[in-house]
Amino acid sequence: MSRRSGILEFAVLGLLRESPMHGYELRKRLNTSLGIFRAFSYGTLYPCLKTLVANGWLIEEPGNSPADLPPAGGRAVTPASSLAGRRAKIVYRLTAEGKEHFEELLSHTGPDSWEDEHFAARFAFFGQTEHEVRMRVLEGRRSRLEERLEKMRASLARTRERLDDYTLELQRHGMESVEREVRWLNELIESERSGRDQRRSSPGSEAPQNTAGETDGLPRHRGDTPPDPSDDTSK
Amino acid sequence: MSRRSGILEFAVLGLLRESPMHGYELRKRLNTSLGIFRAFSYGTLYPCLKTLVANGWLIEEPGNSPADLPPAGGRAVTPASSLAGRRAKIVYRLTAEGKEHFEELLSHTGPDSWEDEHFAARFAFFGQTEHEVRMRVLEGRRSRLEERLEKMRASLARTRERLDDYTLELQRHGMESVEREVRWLNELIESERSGRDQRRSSPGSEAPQNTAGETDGLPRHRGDTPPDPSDDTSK
DNA sequence: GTTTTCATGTAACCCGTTACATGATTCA
DNA sequence: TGAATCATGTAACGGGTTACATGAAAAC
Repeated sequence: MSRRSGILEFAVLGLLRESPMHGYELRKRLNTSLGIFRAFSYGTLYPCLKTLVANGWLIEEPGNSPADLPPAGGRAVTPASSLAGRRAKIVYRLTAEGKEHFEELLSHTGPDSWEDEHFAARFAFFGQTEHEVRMRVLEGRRSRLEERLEKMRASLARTRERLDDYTLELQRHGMESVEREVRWLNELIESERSGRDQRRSSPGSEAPQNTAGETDGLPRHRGDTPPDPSDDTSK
Repeated sequence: MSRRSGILEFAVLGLLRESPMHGYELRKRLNTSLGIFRAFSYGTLYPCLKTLVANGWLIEEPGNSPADLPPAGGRAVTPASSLAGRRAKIVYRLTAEGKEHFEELLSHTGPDSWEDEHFAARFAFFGQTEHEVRMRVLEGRRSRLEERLEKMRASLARTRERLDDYTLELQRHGMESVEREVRWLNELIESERSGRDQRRSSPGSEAPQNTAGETDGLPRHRGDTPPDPSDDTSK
């Protein structure tokens, strides 16, 4: 019922669709796995999870060790699950209704879907999205950006000369960034057009994860980073 | 006293430093003139102006017609200005204290200054900023981005193969964007290094506006948009 | 056995938007 | 004289963060 922000809700449902997780891990995935996603804080995530549960889209299950998603064949560890009264880690799992709701969100598009963060979120789950919807989103995004470019060009033309060199440079760089994204979208749209018919025409198929690996129509930039010896220099 | 968000406060002071304005116009400038600035709503702007006044950084003056910053020679229309008790447009002007406060903000740098929006705001006022500070900000921003790149690379290396093609593509594009900004910063820093000594070594000089026109060390990309026949295809 | 890291939660606050209310000025 | 735009405001809400409180598991 309560219409929690969309973006977080959407991402959570999407991630949980792939596999059940507890909040802590969910948050990490939110920050890294997905492309652009800003770091949501626990103060946002946990309450959100609660309302999703309240809506019947998730259920909380007792989970024990972090990496306890049975590695195939391995029966869910549920160690006697005798931890009756004890508070343990909570693993969130998508319910049938949750899944259904997510499908709905996936297929629905509106002006919101073209906005920066919203778009990134949508794109991140394109793997589960139907071809038609992908097209709508990509094209919507593109025209959104083109509008923006118009405004920038106009404002630039209007104010040129009266402006500081730095301000000008900032605007120039901003415009170029947008132009670059438009080109990116063009490529995507193009390859979406040719490589059509991929995955998910009808929203009933299972097996969400291993859709990767297939050759689909994506632009194919060099998908491998050059050697790059430097690794976990990060904390 | 109240530490209103920084960014809006900063931008307002900066814009008003160039010339007095009323709120309505201020907002437009915020949206367009500055590079990246998101559109603040009146609901944000006016209250903010109020507190800036309360802090003694601005004063409200009665202003009459919008374009009434007497264009030299042209008498301000001030139609009889008999509007004694009547509520008229309010023009905000920077006080001496306000100016001082802004200088202070300009010269202060902290981890905040490297964040996306904050950085854009700082950059937009580089024209009034001392060389040293500009360097700090540019370099701070750069290392901020490099950190981010590290994390992205790490996460990419960690999760590759387990990921959807689309998710991967999103990450790739995200990383490229960041890399691109780093290159931009490199250019800026470079030209900042060579073309040093420009404007504002001592914070007392007046004449804020017509600093433009001078040739400073900026990279000089083609400042004019290429022909580009396709124009207002939007709308 | 103590420190780290994992893990869950909550209350107070902050920044900003939306939607609304109001009025003055411009222009057809 | 009526519509559009300029111009100023405010109350209600929304979505998110920070800082805090708590505790279990792992690492040393």
